[in-house]
Amino acid sequence: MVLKKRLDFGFNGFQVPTIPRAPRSARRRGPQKKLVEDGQICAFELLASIAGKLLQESESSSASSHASPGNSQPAFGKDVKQEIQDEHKPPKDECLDHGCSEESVSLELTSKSIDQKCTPKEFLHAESDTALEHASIITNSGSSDKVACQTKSVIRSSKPTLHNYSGKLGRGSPGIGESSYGNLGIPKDSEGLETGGCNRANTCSSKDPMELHAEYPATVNGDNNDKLSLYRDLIPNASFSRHRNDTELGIRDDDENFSRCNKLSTKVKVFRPPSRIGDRRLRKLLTSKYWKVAPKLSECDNLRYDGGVKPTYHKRKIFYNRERSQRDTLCKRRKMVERSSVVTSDGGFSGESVSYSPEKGMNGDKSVPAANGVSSSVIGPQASLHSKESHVKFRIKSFRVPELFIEVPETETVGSLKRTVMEAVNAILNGGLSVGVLVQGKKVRDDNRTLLQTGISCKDNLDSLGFTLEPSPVQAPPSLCPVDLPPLSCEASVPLPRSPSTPLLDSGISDAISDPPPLTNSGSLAESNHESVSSLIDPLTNKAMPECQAIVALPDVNMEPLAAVPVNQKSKRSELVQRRTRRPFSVSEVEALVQAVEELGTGRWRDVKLCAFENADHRTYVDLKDKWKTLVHTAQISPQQRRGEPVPQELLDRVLAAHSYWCQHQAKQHGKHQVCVPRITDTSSTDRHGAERYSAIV
DNA sequence: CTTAGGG
DNA sequence: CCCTAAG
Repeated sequence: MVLKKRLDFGFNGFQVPTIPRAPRSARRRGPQKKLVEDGQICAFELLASIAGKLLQESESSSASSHASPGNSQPAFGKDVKQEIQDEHKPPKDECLDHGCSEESVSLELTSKSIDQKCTPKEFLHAESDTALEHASIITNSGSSDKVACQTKSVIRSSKPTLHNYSGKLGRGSPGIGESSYGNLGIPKDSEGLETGGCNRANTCSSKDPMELHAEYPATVNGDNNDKLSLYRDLIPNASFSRHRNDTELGIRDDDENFSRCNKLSTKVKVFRPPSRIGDRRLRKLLTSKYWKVAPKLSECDNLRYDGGVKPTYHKRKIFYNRERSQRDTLCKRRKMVERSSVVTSDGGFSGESVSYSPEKGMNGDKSVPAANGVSSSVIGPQASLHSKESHVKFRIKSFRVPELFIEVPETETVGSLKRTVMEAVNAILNGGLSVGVLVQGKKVRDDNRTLLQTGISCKDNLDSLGFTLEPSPVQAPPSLCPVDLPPLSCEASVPLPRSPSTPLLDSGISDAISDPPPLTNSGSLAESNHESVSSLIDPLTNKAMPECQAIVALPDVNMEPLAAVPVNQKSKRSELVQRRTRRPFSVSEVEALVQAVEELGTGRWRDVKLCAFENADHRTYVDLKDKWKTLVHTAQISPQQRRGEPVPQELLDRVLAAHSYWCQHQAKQHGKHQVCVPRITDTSSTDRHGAERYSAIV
């Protein structure tokens, strides 16, 4: 129920990633979402204070139904504040760089209460007994009843967290942590818990997991619901998950590898039933709660395991869906991206998939099937500790390498191409990447803000949570052009051979990557700089969360008010979904398109797609339609005005012929069989082949 | 989901 | 290419 409102804290000022984003002018895609930006608000204090208030309010409001305010709210507020400060102290940068952040990131926000149904007592009981289980169970509904309990638990967990944090950082001001606890009135036992659970032990343990993750980016969660995963500690699990993950990764990693995708298509399909719409939706609403990575994953997993499920899609619709889905999978970005996630940033890379473990609404049943419990691996005993607190668990399966535009002479050798690509990749990786966090598609900049404040809570936002890798501002690899922009440049020198271009590029990249450096697309990017990134996520869950920021689980909502402050929702929503990579039509494609249109006419793009581009997953019928549109336009302008790879005049003539013909005929009406002979009327000059064809056809 | 158009 | 309004 909780609606997210905008969490805009800061201002617009977030810096756009170095990579120049596509022109498209900031699409207004974003309108729907409000940006979350952070500004750097110096006045934490202010925030804190406000936060406190907000929290309270939100809580009450968030309670969807009613407000059961009061309670310990105040405490929360304080807590938050303190936390903020804590976080603050340590420069975020450091954290990221060193990887501290990673740990911290993986907060387990177990949310608030197990569920409303549960009585506090039960809850506690459960906690002790089934701590493990609890982890999985997260409920948003902040039931007022439980508040007390929750709070308590929260506190405990938090404490450890704090300790860790401070410990690591060394800066944490002890005082703060304590005070917070004090406020909360944490029981002593908490200490025991904390110690045991989170701190050191956790840290250590966490590392392992991290490593694992690094290797197997995909990680974990597969189980989702079942939650075997609860026992995260169990190694077996880990391995298990990895397995899956790997597979997944393969699939989803590249947008570019269509071929691969195709092969996998069956699986893929399964994965994303939603089809295009889904796609779009995703993009649009990364945020929307609908978008749950976890579920998808789970789905996938299930399917796979089941093995049996082979989707046979006969209907064309499905067909498309499949296509879409593939695309989605691939892109993500984009995304996902998507993302997912979602998620994409201008800057560029989107964390491929993020899984969140938090389950909302589950009432204690972990068994719940599809639910969301993606992050199986996540929880563990520790969870028990934290149970009440809200920890946000998420796992980043992999990061995609940012899109690169590479321009090289055709005469370039493959080897040099590889090198170039490699350099580009290395430059990016080594140049310093920073991790960006996207919430609802909006980049969240304020590093000091707590997750909660940012709106990342177990409750809702996880759906829309995304991570991105952004190039650090400094470097700009020479050869590469980041993302879209410069395609224009290509004009001058013939860039990539058209047909092969794409493939070439792809292959090149992969090679390059695999080649020299350890880097691998498969999410393993982690190494070098990224490790931190990758580690970020998953591991934490596993062990103790090193830095759990104990935040009271408040509904995201709470934060919103804060957000309200400065920014206009209009700001550039920049990130969100990444635009698809530009893939200029090759002459052969144009030819195929022309051919198809000549036969089918305009207005039947889906059929055109099917007939001529069935295997080109990256060409949607909309793309074809658009291409036709541009072809017509191109044909009508002087050659000098044309840009890009020149299209043979002959084809253009056919385009005009077909265009005029079908326009007159309004061909679309019925399907295929239109017999009329085509006399291409106008386009006098154009006739030539066109006419012939028409007659021939049908 | 498809089309058709505008951006 | 993206986004949307309309079927």
